[in-house]
Amino acid sequence: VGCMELPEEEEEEEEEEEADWLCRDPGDKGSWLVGTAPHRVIVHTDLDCFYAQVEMLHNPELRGKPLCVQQKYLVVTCNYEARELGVKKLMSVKEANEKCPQLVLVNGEDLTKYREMSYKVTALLEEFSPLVERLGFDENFVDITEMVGKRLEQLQRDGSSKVAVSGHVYNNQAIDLDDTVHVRLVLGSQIAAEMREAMHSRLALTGCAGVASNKLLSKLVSGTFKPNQQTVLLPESCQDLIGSLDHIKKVPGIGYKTTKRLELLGVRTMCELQTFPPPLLEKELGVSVAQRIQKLSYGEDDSPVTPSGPPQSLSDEDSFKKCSSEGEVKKKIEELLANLLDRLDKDGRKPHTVRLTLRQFFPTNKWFTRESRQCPIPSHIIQKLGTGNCDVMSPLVDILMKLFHKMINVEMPFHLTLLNVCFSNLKAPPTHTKGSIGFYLTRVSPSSMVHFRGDRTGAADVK
DNA sequence: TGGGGTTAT
DNA sequence: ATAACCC
Repeated sequence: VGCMELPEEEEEEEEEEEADWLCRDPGDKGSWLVGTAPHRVIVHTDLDCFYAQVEMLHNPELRGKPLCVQQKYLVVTCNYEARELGVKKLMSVKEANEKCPQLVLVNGEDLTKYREMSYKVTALLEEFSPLVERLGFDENFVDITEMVGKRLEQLQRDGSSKVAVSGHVYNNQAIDLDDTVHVRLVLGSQIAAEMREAMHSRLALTGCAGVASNKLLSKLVSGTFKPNQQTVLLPESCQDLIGSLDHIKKVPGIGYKTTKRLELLGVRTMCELQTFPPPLLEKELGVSVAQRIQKLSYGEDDSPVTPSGPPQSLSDEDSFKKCSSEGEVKKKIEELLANLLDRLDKDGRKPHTVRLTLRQFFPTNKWFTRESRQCPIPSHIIQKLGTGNCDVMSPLVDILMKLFHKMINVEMPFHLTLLNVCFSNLKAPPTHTKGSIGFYLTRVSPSSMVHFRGDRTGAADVK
């Protein structure tokens, strides 16, 4: 930790220095950005059956009853009472109802409540560290390396050697308090407990947490004790955790396609992936994927916790059995759009790109294949996006119908099963008051850039 | 099988 | 614009 020493007198002015540690002059050789990387401490948090929890908060009558959240004909999640009766995630509603007729079903097709609660969770975690990365609506990674470093220093100043782990230790491994890596992770477990306590007391949510030295391991370990518990992984048990995975598809980052290709190579287990000849793997999957997943198979993951910030895109979609006329399409698009314009108002930013995505039904089975067309939004429409949503509805519908016609020849029969409208390339609205500081800051200030990726989409059409 | 999201090519 | 990945 020699690279992490802080200025001696940072105690007094708590205000500004939060983000400072990441924003030091890159020429400062004492900054850990350019020094030896410290042993990272990463927390992964994972809410218990998130949609079901939100529904129970919304309607406390549901507590204690077996509850499923339904989207179309699917149970997308269910509480533990339902799981005890044999209901599983992603089971069909029909099968779930056969298993237990007393099941309570709530419709979860409108994600508004879940999305709002999800961002409250992320915001709460951001109070601990600005480095919070969202994964879906119910998971977050938090890099707490710096906070752990501060607590470790405090501990050393106190001359105290008494620290107790919070929650489970993976494998029940013994803790060595003379090992500073162990002490860091133990401090991490305490912080994870504080996070879970804050989520419970302030948001009334329960969930799991995993603490480890990288994202992969923190995520894998967070699931080892399941509802509402937490686990820390010490380095010596890393291979046991990795070895406990019975199939490569359990590794986050190895998805459906890669799994299939690896199976054709005869690779199914972690051990087989670890020992597979790298040149052959690279030939099959490309250098980038091959090297990344082979490192994952050893439990190595140097990917940073990238702060998510506000979303990069806002989309709304609906699936259905059949949509086969232009009139129906227009009606669906209008619905999706009205919803999105509402969300855009609350977001405050302006989209510069729209996209229409659709899924066609092909009788020849045909698995999920979607196609999309996108285009820039004309600037005169962008400007009107603020409040008078009626003014922008019809021009946007016109644009979306044009995109639709680029994919579908309406002279021919067609059969759609999904429509999605997506706004992306979101930019902060212009701050045109020439005297205000906003005028000078329409582009993010350099120091914020260091860890806030606000400008990544700008390059393409900034000119 | 849903209704979202992200990044890489 | 698509394809892969995540939930």
